[in-house]
Amino acid sequence: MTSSAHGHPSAFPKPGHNHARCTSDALRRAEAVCASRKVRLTEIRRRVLEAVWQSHVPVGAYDILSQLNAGGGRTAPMQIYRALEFLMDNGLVHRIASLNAFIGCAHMGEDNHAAQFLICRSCGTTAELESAPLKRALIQAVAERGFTIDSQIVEISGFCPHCTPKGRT
Amino acid sequence: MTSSAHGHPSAFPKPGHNHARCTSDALRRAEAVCASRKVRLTEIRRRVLEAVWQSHVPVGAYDILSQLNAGGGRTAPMQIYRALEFLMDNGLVHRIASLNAFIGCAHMGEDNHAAQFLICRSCGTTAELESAPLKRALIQAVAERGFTIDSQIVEISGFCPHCTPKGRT
DNA sequence: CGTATAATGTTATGTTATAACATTTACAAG
DNA sequence: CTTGTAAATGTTATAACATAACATTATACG
Ligand SMILES: [Zn+2]
Ligand SMILES: [Zn+2]
Ligand SMILES: [Zn+2]
Ligand SMILES: [Zn+2]
Repeated sequence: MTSSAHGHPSAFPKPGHNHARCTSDALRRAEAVCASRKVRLTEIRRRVLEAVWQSHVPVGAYDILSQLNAGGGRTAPMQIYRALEFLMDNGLVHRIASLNAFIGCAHMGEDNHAAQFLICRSCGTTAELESAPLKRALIQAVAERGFTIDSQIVEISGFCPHCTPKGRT
Repeated sequence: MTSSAHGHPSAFPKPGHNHARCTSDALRRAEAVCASRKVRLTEIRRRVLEAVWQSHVPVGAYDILSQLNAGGGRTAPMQIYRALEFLMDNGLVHRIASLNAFIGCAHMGEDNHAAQFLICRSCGTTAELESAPLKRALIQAVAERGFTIDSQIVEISGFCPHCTPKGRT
């Protein structure tokens, strides 16, 4: 039902949207997911999730580290990576392989979905793309080659609707 | 016309194939590409390309480095990365983002193509997937969201035909 | 030749990620 | 409420991947 930026489901996050709401929605849903899965959203995991949700731009593990340590903390990289692993295992965060960075999942709680991403080269904003036809085409193409699919990475780089120069396709 | 493992174009590289031929084909085509593009396939670039083509398993930059330095060489990481950059710029090698590794392009000389990859979790063998329907579905899905595509990464992990347990889909 | 450009060599450092082990915390069985 | 135990966290060190900056050498072309 919810979407990354309160518009209709396929909307790309808009520059001026009420992002505080994205964050609070995300945290609320994360609590629910963890409760239903009987896993614990501990302090550090929650703080890492908050850091990830500070924007729709994927964030590096060491950026998260800096944030957590901004007030004189002593958190170590390992702890960040462990929290991220937990968040990914529970479908709360995705890793963007092409950026070595992480982003909050826009569809928490929904079935462990294989996500595709649109990454804006200009503003960095990254959105999940849920395209059934694309998924079908992918499964079809792979099956034709006798390959058994296990997981997939689809990361598309370009210009988001808000950064596309006028007149461009 | 050629394919990664001498079968018909969509065949996945077979375990026992004559891989020496893959390598020599690749080097010959690379020479041709470089000649036609008026760029130089220098000694180190050629050696890196050979290293990449030692198998159909993506190879890390530091693995290449070890190979080149096996006989007491003193090549530095920077030189490997520069050679790889050249090879990628000229469409001779692809980077596999999910593995931080590199693999020889199966379609050298053909138009700078956006490739998709099938990566076997068992044997590591990685093949390029050229699926027009997939490409179309991708372009379509992206366009619908008002996104201007620039480049794309598609990396599918699973089991190749030769590693798929019997009875598995 | 002389000179500009491309390529390579060299040193140092930045960035991302994990290994290994110690300590603390949560939680339930007794 | 202890006490065992599994989960989570803390800590130190290091592995793995990648680039910056600058010096030197090779190539091409007038
Ligand atoms: Zn938002
Ligand atoms: Zn943008
Ligand atoms: Zn081969
Ligand atoms: Zn295989």
